[in-house]
Amino acid sequence: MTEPDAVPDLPWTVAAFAARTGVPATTLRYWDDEGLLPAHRLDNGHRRYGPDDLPRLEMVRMCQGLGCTMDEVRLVLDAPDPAARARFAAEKLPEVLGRIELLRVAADVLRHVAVCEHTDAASCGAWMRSVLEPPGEGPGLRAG
Amino acid sequence: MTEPDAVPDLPWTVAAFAARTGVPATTLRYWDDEGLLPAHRLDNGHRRYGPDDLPRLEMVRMCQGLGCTMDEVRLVLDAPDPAARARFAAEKLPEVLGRIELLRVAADVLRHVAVCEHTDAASCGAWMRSVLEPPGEGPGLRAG
DNA sequence: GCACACCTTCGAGTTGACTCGAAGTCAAGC
DNA sequence: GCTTGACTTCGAGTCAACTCGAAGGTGTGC
Repeated sequence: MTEPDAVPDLPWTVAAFAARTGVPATTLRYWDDEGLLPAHRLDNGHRRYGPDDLPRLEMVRMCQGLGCTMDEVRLVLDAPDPAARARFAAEKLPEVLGRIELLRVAADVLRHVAVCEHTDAASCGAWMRSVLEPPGEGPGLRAG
Repeated sequence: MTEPDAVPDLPWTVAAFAARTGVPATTLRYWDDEGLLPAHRLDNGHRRYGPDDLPRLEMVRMCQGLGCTMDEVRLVLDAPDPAARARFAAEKLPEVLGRIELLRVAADVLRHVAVCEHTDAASCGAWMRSVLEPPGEGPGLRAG
């Protein structure tokens, strides 16, 4: 591919950008349609991407990693007023910190499961305990 | 609700268990059908749950929090041979540790976004940098 | 000037995880 | 015996986020 019709700051077609980023071209088109990662357009309507689009793509990926919906990603990246975005971020932060805590418990469980000899999970007190009573918190279950 | 027809170790109907755990009754039925959280059955076919089902439910929730598919949850909880489960856990662990790292970066970004005055994300170097170059790792983007 | 690769849009299909509705069963209370 | 309400199954519907296919436009090489 000789990158036909190269525009100075927009060197990549959708296929080239897909190859470069690992995001399928179909998905890039979808993200463009949904406003998640708007493409630049040539006169003929073809999409073009440039280096400036890379950080935004990485932000989209990160937000998805946070479990954000596409609406939330748009809110973070394009909130018309910064206050709304800041509010969203402030609300999301404790959730993310909670997720980190959950993942730490999960990592402990996985470390044990990787060496556990029990045939069924329920019979192994070691990993049940870590699930039910994460350190530094109350019991994992709402008591009835 | 007087918990009709109470069985010694299986005090809860699907509705009672739903109320107790916060998982909708429809979802409990679905999890039963899919083998994620098998219910005990009375002679009349009605589902019943007991205290022993709580840890497993909590495990299911945790696995879902890890982003596991239902197949993976089943694998963790019911792998016929412990070796397969241990292998899965060993493979999953680095992924979970990576997710923790990602979330830590995300938390930093959120902390900044919560106080950032920039109208659009791309113009704010502070949070772009943290996304693109998480500390202690290479650049967030695959270089072309 | 035509093949061919790549692009476009649009609508429909897929996947995973639910969620709902209909039709029927079961048991307690009057 | 009949109502009432909670239960059953089964099939279909929903939702987000893609993913695919068809029909047609564009542009470069021979």
